[in-house]
Amino acid sequence: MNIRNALTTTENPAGQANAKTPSPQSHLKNLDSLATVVPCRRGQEICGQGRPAETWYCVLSGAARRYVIRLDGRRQIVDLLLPGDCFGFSAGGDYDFAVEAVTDGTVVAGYPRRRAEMLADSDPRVSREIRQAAFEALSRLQSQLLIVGRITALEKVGSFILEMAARLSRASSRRVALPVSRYDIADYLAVSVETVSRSLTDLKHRGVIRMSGTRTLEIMDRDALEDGESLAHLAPAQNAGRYHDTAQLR
Amino acid sequence: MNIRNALTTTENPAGQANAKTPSPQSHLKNLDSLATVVPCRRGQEICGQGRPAETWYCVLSGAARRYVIRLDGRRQIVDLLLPGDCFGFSAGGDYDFAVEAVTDGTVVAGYPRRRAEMLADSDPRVSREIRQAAFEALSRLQSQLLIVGRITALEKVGSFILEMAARLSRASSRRVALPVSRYDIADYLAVSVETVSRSLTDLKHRGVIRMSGTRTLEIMDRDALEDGESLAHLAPAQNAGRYHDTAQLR
DNA sequence: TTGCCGCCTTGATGACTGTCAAAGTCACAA
DNA sequence: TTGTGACTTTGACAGTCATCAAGGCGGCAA
Repeated sequence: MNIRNALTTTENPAGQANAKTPSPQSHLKNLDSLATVVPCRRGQEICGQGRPAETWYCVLSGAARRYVIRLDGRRQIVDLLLPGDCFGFSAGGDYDFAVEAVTDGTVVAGYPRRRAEMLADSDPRVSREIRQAAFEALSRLQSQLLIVGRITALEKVGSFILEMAARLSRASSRRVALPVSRYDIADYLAVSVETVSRSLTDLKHRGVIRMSGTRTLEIMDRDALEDGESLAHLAPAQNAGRYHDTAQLR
Repeated sequence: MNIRNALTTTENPAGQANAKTPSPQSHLKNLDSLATVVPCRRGQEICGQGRPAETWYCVLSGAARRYVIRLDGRRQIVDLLLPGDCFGFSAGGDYDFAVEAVTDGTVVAGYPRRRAEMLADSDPRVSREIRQAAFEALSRLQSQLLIVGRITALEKVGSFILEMAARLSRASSRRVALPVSRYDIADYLAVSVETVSRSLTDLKHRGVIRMSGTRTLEIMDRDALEDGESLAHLAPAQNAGRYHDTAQLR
């Protein structure tokens, strides 16, 4: 399969994720020559935790989840990968995470690290492209940290929806097709599935979102999702900023 | 001030962070020619959120915190920077975070991004060094996400201690000098200060750690901190892995 | 149609943690 | 010594969430 084709053919058998082809903004184009295109079935493992980090990847279509299994058996998803997102970067010699395809239509491009690095050495464009991809991964991770760091589950789910809305649709449409199950959302947000479900129900009852089926929703009140504070049942946080009296400066 | 001096002179007026000079493993050496060494006072801002991302930085000594202020006034620390750690990477044109020095002895090296990129274009060693620094930032962020994603505060605080122990001391000594206040820990873990304090007290009472002063502790029972499960008051999680029955695969 | 299997939702309950309040500790300066 | 300010700890209480337990829903195959 040609990599260009893989990109333009972006088409999602699961019928969920990216109907609109969120235009792989990253996709290491200057590395095309090294790319191996791999179509994946749902649940198929792409990277294994602990295995040597010999390949960098880029999602061409579909979706993938990067995750870690904790000692207690819990799974923590540490990145949701959509078309254009790169992964497989590791500071050490081995992957310290696993990655698997979420849906059947998922296609990724793999780039042998060694050869990619050599190419980067000789071609600044490649080098910059990889750097940019790493910076974007950094940015995604920071976003996730900010979401997971929120106080209530309602806020977490709310900001998750906004994040997905921003990443899935080029225009900020109100319609969002969640690419993942409640379980995945739960493990991404580090809360229980039940809580995710309840939060969604809650948002629905408040008229903040509207659902059509379990995976598609429409944002009715963006502001409510945005500040999160308006989602609080109670008072409007008169003590916000308390932490900083002493923490922020000095 | 010479950059080499800054590095070897690493000495901490606050007397906390890195008595043992955790050997800046990163530190963009091949970029020394561009470096501007900046000594900072505690609380001094190094990067401002929203300002153009024109400089990359590396901590030479002391410590810094990278953070974001939320709409509700809360602060979320999204990276703790110790000697050798680089920051200032941004996918967009502006910093989407702020960074400030934690202690008085903090010294950072600043590298003009534009010029650094040009140098990277012509020198693969520079390019690799920057890439490596970005990968390390990625790794730190993933670690933090895993810590923040834990269930109980006791586990969060426990793994925070382990993380600090690993990053502060070259050998895995049992002695840890926390470089930051309880407030900083709280904002790093996304819990309240009170909870951090209580967790620490709890760990102390259980004999897992021993404290000398408020900022220095000794790890007495590493295993207890490690699995975190043994910290649970109750049953040994017979239902661990529940999520994955359906979530992990298919 | 029936049954099965993922996945999603809802209830009940207790534990955990954020919040509010207040007091304790420490370093430093007057 | 006394005072101040930053930081830390402890207590009380209510709200949120993980957990345990059932059902519900929808697609697919027999």
